Amino acid sequence: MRIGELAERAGTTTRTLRYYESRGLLHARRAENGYRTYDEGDLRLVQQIRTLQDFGFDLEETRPFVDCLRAGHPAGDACPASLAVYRRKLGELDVLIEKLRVVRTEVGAQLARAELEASAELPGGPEPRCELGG
Amino acid sequence: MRIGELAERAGTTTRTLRYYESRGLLHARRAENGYRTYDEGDLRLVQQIRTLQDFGFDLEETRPFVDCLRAGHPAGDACPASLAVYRRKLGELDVLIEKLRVVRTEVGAQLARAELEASAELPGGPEPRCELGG
DNA sequence: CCTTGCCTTGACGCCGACGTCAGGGAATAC
DNA sequence: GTATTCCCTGACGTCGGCGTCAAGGCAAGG
Repeated sequence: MRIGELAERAGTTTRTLRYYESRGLLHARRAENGYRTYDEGDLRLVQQIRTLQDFGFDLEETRPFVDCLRAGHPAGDACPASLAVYRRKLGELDVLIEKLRVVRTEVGAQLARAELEASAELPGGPEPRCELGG
Repeated sequence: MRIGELAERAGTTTRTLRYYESRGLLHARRAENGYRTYDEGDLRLVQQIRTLQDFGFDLEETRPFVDCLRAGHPAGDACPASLAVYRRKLGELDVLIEKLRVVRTEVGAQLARAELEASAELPGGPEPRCELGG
């Protein structure tokens, strides 16, 4: 199949596939007229990349999975290097999620405090005056 | 104080302060020689921006807080517009955290499955052969 | 022959928050 | 005078993952 069909079947664009090729993730055979030619294996490869991208993996992190598929393994995560990426990603996710949870707590606390102070001033407290001349 | 001192006291760089000014978040008076001049209020303002940035707010989201401070309020979150940003951010954080939790679960499941399959093949199963000619 | 639709390469644009360099002025110490 | 250390403006570079446009080649239908 040609690049347009591969893009459509993989749910992406030709630009993206050429970009993958420029990054060395996808290798295309060429027809006599210079057109890129792909097979079903390439489709699975692109689908693997897309799945990982949806998980938040960046392109470099998908490389071990791609190499694994091209080595003939039926799944991209059948190789140790891929498992290592999984594990590293899990660690990063845990750190990130925990960090966001802390931020969420802090922002929530700030909101609660600010709402309290606002309600305490409205009922008749001293109104905040503009101190800086305009 | 001049820009270098403000940068140091705020824990940032002069480039960053000039960038804030270019975005309209920071307004500097000018000395006779053209140097930017700041006061303690500007320091609090920059500190407010930095705090929010640490929370993951982008610059535009800090604008209501900055405006609030410049309006004379003792805190950047003493204005309704700031509270609205807090609330919107909380919602975004909840969505993002949940999304990451789902991803974490899925990646964890993929890892577990891949590890299982790997251990099932090692003890003597059929070795995966390279199907694609190299 | 002409149009349409696919394909090719090359190259600039985008976003956010700055980093970094170029080229020069200003204030202070010696 | 000169060396140092601030300061100024302007402008290009960075990172990732493409989008988008330019200019043209190739194949099929009418």
